Amino acid sequence: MTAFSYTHLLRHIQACAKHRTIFPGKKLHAHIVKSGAEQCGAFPNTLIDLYAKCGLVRCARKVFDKIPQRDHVSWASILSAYNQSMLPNRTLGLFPDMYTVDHLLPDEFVLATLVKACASLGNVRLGKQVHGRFIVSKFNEDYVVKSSLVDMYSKCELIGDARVVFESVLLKNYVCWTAMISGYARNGKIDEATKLLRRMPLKNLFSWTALISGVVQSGCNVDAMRLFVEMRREEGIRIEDPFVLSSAVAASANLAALELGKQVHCFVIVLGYVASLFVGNALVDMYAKCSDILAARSVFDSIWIKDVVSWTSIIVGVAQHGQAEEALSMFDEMLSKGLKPNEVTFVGLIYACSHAGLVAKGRELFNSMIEDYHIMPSLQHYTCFLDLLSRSGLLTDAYEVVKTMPFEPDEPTWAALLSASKLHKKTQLAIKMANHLLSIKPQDPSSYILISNTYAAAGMWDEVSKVRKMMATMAVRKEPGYSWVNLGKESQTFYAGEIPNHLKQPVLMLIEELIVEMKKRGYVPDTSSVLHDLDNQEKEQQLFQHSERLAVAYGLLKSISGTTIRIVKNLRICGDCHTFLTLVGRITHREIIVRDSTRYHHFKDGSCSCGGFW
DNA sequence: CTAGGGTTAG
Repeated sequence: MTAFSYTHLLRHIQACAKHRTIFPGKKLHAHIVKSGAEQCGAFPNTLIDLYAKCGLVRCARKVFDKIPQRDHVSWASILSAYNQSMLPNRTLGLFPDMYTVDHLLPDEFVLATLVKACASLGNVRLGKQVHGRFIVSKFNEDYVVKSSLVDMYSKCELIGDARVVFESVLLKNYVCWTAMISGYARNGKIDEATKLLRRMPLKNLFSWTALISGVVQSGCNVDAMRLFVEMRREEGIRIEDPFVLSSAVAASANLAALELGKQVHCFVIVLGYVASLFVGNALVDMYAKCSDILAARSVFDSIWIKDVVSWTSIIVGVAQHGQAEEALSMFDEMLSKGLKPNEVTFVGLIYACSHAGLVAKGRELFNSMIEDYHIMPSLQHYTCFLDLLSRSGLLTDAYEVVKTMPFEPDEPTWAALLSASKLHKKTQLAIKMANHLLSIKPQDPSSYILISNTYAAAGMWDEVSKVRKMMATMAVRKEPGYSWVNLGKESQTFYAGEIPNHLKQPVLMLIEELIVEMKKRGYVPDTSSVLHDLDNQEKEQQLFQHSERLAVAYGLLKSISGTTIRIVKNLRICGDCHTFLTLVGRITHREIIVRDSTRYHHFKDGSCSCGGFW
């Protein structure tokens, strides 16, 4: 083999790896084997890289195993191949052979690869060991390893350690800055992240994307949108890839802000990224969360090659809109396309069954998840499953599951069981659940209302006043409940018990009128049992404390007859408000859509799509 | 051959 053809072939393989195309690469490999040059020069290591980049890690390993004299590059290539194939366990498992079999110590390339593996596993213990080896090695000022350490520590929520490493880098490049900014943002330290970005000498799209996506992941969606706007105005920042757009769409989704989401969608079209899978998936979710399920369907249909996330997004969207049967048939369709559901898919499916009262189907899915797909159910899966059983009145079964499941039940678990016990008038069981809920110190004030109502229904007034005293002495509520109403482009926010002055008169008058109409139809507010020793005026005052009531009244005043009122709420909607909104829907013949912190409620023709209570 | 940014539940 001539020198020319060696270099030529090598370049060719490198090009294939760069473009992740295996077809010519494999032919080149066969050619090299045939000419007996398999172990010549950089061929084996380059081939490992090619197979790794094409997702054929087993082929990479075969090449690796055949090398008679493996060097540092061979090791770095195979270890990074496992990282690229999302098998960080294999990376760490194979590494000891580097010394025990080949008598080689890790170089800076191998160290960086190991740190990355620890980061994706969230294994700080091992990560610190690698850090120790790095410090005593002769590469201990390597900035690439340091960047990976910054990322590792921040992924393990040791943001202080990340900062120490970050500060120790003498010449920080933008990768290092980005790792640190992303770490702060994902750990909820938005101010620190923003401060760091402003201090960064050469901001680019990567650093902005890291900041914005981290802020979205911390749940601060308004801040994220502000930063997105600021980035667009920032000089020299051009959106050259769709990464930041999927975060912007996700932020609009989390805000359930349809108009905002549509604007971002337009922006996506203008920039030419409609074909991006990540953006498409985010758009499906955004339209579903904004309760425009038809738009969600149409974006979903337009995705050329759909993945699990696309299917899960539309299935969860459809399910949350009360169309359980449709969600289940889409699941079958997904399976027929050869796609494997993940843990999120099952959460959506079991919720769908729960709302539609499909107990047998829900059980079947829960078991199939474990047996056919080897997905270990999380606490959330158990909560969905318990919700399914208890809503259908199988409370004893549900309680059995709670006792046998491998998790400590949390607040939502007991709250779900308590609501169901109340619904099915199992007072004794309800009291038991209320005690459990009290014993884990609920953070959510609505739990106290639920507990208090349970005792009230059983006539246990001593217990009621005890709970009320606990409520009164409880530390300041972190955040008051609030709702906002969307009427086309207009939106108005209402904090519980706080009405903007110019709206006070008309809104309160309308609520009073509605309550009079409801009482004629036998409406007894749930809250009045909590407040049994208050006078009537105080009870009435309590009725105006609910932000969704204020929002719906405002919506009724503003909207033309027959139009849909969309309300978004930051807390779970309580049983009494549920009854209230059902009746408002019936009296006014409007469709009211409420999204609370967990699900949708479509109030139409006197019933709710969510399947009943809450 | 090594390091940083994206979507779905809660």
